Amino acid sequence: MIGIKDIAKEAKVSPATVSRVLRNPDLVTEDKRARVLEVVKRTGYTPNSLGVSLRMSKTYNLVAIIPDAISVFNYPVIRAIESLALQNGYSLLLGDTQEMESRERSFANMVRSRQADGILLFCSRLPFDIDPERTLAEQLPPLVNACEPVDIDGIPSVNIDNTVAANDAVDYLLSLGHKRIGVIAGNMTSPSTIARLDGYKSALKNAGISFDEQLIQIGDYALSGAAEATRKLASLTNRPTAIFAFSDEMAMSCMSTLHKMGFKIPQDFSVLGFDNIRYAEYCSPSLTTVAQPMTEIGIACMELLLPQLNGEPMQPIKRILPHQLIVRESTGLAPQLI
Amino acid sequence: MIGIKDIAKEAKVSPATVSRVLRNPDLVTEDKRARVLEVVKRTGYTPNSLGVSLRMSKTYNLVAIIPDAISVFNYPVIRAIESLALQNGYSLLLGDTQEMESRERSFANMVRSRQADGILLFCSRLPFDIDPERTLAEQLPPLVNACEPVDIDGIPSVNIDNTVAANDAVDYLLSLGHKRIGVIAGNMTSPSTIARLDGYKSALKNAGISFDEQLIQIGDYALSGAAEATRKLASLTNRPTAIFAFSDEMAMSCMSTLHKMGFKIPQDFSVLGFDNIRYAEYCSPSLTTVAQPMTEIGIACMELLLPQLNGEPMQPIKRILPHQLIVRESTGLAPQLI
DNA sequence: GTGAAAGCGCTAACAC
DNA sequence: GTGTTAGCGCTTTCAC
Repeated sequence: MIGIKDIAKEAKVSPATVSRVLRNPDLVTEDKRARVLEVVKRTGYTPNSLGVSLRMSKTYNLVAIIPDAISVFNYPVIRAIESLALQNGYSLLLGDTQEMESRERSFANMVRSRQADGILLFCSRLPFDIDPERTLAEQLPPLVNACEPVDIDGIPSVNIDNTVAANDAVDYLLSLGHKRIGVIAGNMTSPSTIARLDGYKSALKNAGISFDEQLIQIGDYALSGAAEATRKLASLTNRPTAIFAFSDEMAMSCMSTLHKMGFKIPQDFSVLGFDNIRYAEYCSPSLTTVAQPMTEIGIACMELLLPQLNGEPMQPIKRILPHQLIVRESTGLAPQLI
Repeated sequence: MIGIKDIAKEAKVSPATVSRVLRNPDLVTEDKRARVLEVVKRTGYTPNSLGVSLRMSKTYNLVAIIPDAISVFNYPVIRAIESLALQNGYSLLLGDTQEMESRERSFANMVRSRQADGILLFCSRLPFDIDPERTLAEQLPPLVNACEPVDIDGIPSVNIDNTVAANDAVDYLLSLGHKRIGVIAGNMTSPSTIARLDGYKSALKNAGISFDEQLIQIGDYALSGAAEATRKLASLTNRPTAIFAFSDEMAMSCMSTLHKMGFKIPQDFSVLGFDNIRYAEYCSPSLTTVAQPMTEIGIACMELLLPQLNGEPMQPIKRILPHQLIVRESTGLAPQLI
């Protein structure tokens, strides 16, 4: 493998000069710079980033820790993050944890083992042991939490207000005349699920409708789980006229299951999702859903992370971004009003 | 940041001994080993991987170069690769190229700049300039090409036979009595699209049906492109009775568009996809599709890559894995036979 | 069995 | 403006 010394020898300068040509060209005289550049180009030399990183004690790598790395939901967020990372000279590594805490920690450990400089956290667990005696800022590496709120305060984070968002969604269903509204929840350990459930309950309360435990089913953010949950809801003796699924994927699975059971959407059931993934527009009927501002979330993440990467201490900033209800064809008036 | 010297001092041994305890514990006497281990545990020391990599000139990182990193299609392949990588001590980095050649090359360059040891290539371009005078093996880093066949021979690769797969799919539609079969193709520069189109043509030819250019529409692997293509196909005066989309995503978009136009599936149109993504089972109607053996593809990739990582020269091995036609509800007898 | 020392490739402080 | 030198953190000969 060709190194800086080879270039130096070939261009008849010192390694230091080669380094300068590549990093601070202004410090070098025209002729030497040209000579070095010529050799670099001819040989295709690329600095060994291990040497650079070791010397600079900076890797210019970031790691995104994601429960389900390659999910449709995260894609636009990740894309925005990566684009900004690149602009600032960082590369983004994706760490798929498959929901395993051990994997969350092993990716988080990349910072400690100097393979990455900072972390974007999409899980609800903080993959570090924290010492309550000391401040978070001194214990944690550059870090930002997004989408799935972490259960510890003081971590910089970017989210929508899941409670208000769910409240809005349910309000909309209520406005269509629905009185019994089923829920296909995610998994009950997830803070966003809990927040959305709170929003659901508060909307019902405001409307003077009593809460019915039977109408809450766990779909676990899985296609199969949502199908099962749908069957249960649709089989209730006093069945709901609307179903609010806590993800678009689950909503799609719900619609498909209802179709198979012979129901029409939105005539028999209104279905409302969450996330506004790109399929939402292309399923049939197209899906009414709560949109999260993915790109903005990604941008905000980097806005909170970059200062930390530049050495500023972690700030307990919570950025709440606006959600939006996107009304499409999967929701309609309650059957009794048609 | 705590280093090997700190551990050494604390445990009253030399850095060399600490290193031995961590890598070749057998070379160290019981008592020193215990002492070192205790300190390591207490301090939470993790070796700086930059130092290790620099010294060993090996990073234990692999990079997967993917046109659309976070697509539903690639997920199971990536997951299998990552799992095997991990078992062999490697980490997998995902590089999303967003179809840009410059990004393909910049990720490929991670090997040259010693940020990664090998490449898994999911694009159809080889992101290296090759010198025809010399062998591929001496010019290329450890590398394997998958899913989207690269246009240069001699690269180890893993694929299904796209031509035969498309042929089988069309044969199945023909067996249902369809005589006019529309195609929503990917993008025409992609080798897999071309191969699938070949399969389509050969199946028609064998059935004695003449090829009609009008029935081929480009969907470009995009949801919107597929919707547009569907509208064109369904508006033809002599319209097809079946549509073969070259990806499940496009097939889903196609079905949704047909629904919106008032058509029934499979009564008016049969729709057949490609990939067998997890939604295929959950859309309505559930989607008939060509399954690629994702996990097996991932495994085969690592089987071809690991020997190269261990220093063996690149072999021009082409692994062709079996595809499978999965019949579900979106295909049925041609309308004239119902 | 263990420690001292060299060196992986690079950059930056320092001297000239 | 440029070269010399030290050192980032680690592993591995080479002596002992």
